[in-house]
Amino acid sequence: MTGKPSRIDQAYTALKSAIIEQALRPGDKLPEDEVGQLFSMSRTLVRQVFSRLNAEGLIEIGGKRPATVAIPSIDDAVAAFEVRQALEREVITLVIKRWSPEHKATLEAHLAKEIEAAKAGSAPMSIRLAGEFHTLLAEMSGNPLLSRFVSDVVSRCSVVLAVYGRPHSADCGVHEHRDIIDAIAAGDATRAWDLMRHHLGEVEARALIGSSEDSPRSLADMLSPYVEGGARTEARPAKNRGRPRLQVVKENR
Amino acid sequence: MTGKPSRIDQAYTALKSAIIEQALRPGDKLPEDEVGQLFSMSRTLVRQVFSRLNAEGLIEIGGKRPATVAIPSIDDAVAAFEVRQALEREVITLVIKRWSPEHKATLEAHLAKEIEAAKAGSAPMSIRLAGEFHTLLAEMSGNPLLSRFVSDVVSRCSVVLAVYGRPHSADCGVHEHRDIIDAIAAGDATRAWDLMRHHLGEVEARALIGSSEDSPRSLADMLSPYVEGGARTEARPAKNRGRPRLQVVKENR
DNA sequence: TGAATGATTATCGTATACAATTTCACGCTA
DNA sequence: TAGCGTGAAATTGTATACGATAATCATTCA
Repeated sequence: MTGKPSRIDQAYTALKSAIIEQALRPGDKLPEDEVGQLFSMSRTLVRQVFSRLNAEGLIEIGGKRPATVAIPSIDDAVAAFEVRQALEREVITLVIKRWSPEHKATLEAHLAKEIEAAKAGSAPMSIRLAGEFHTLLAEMSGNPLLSRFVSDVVSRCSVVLAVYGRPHSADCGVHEHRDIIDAIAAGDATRAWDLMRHHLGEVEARALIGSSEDSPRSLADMLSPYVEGGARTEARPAKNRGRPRLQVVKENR
Repeated sequence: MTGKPSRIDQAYTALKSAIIEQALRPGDKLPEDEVGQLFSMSRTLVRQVFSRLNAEGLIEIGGKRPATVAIPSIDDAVAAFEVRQALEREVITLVIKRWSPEHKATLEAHLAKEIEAAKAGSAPMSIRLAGEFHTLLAEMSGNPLLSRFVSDVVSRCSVVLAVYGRPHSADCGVHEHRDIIDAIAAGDATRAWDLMRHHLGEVEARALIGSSEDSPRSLADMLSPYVEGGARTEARPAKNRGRPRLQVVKENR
């Protein structure tokens, strides 16, 4: 449909996916030249990618130290869910207004994928699809700006869950998505709002202390599923081969 | 308060102000190296500035042609006001929740400035202050993300007015701002919502056909009030001196 | 042995260089 | 005179170079 995604778009999408699916964890370092070599591009382009990711709150840059996957504060978390609620309320209003059978079919198809992923027990896939349900709904609002904002805030919420959330339990949100679709299809805005509020409340409630200890892994390993054609580990200069280059830094702020 | 705004921040603020105050008009070209010389920075930095402005919908970049001040479509305009309404509704809810006398004082002071600017008949100042009223309110929500989104969408609406709006009539929104403050101070959320909806409806309604013909002006002239210490026209290479470098392009899309 | 310190490396911020593309004026032709 | 090649100038896209700063590590001294 859309002609050709630029290399920048590819790298952006890959990194965003990796962060949202928690292949990259909050605090992980992202050195510009290493990322550049992984995606076969110069630091100039990497910087543009980082700039976009930073604008969406997915990574933190600046301060002359390596970019890191964002570690949102509790306040950031609350703020994100607050805004999300306001935006998704508007989404529901607009989607009901322009509701059509195709919309229902699209959502049903997506829901089926969610159920399948839950059955298969694929946590990364489930996390991704759970977020995509909301962005999909937002696209149906017919308002591109609203869609962008929702996509932005959903990403932020994903990172929040990565920091504070419990491990994603498989079927947690699927039934709620089911009910939301039904309420929208019935044109019952009030009920859909309530369901959405409750749903987001549930998701937010999962933001409790979550501890996780990890052994350092190499950036190339973590990103390899996201780099087109697998990670270009061979392209890396030999001097760093085999040495773990990423340190998981957890700071409280 | 905040230490030192970087050169990038300065250029960003200057260009944003120039666009919002309509010193730069939709369709105006912004060549990277010319802007860079005006602000004494390299294209690398200019690009970062442009990237931010583009993300906020103030300019359009890409396509290997010079960046231009954005010309939002009618659909864009409707979308912006739709989102704005949803966001500002949430703002009012939150501001009422955390209302304090200092907030009232701050808003009153701002309102006084608006009235003064209206009296003085300074259109650029009035336009700017009218927008700032809403961003100021958003900051009082205590939600930085919401504040950012509001600031973003308010900027978009400003450009919409520049394209489709009639010339800014001086005291148009001031009284409405007055009423909104009062409703919030009284803790009457419903009334404040209604007033805000009506107010934004009024602003949106001003988006009618607006025609304007201009003689081309030089970019340096238009930006000189926004460049620190005045425009550096002397620093420009001689070969282009005196020739108008900017063309106002109005395209329908 | 542990901590302070200096050298070395890693990494980023900014400027510049070069290639690719578009724009635009000019002259040519029908 | 209108339309259309054509080539120079302008402008952006991308890569690279260089300096500055922070992190890291080895060494030395108490």
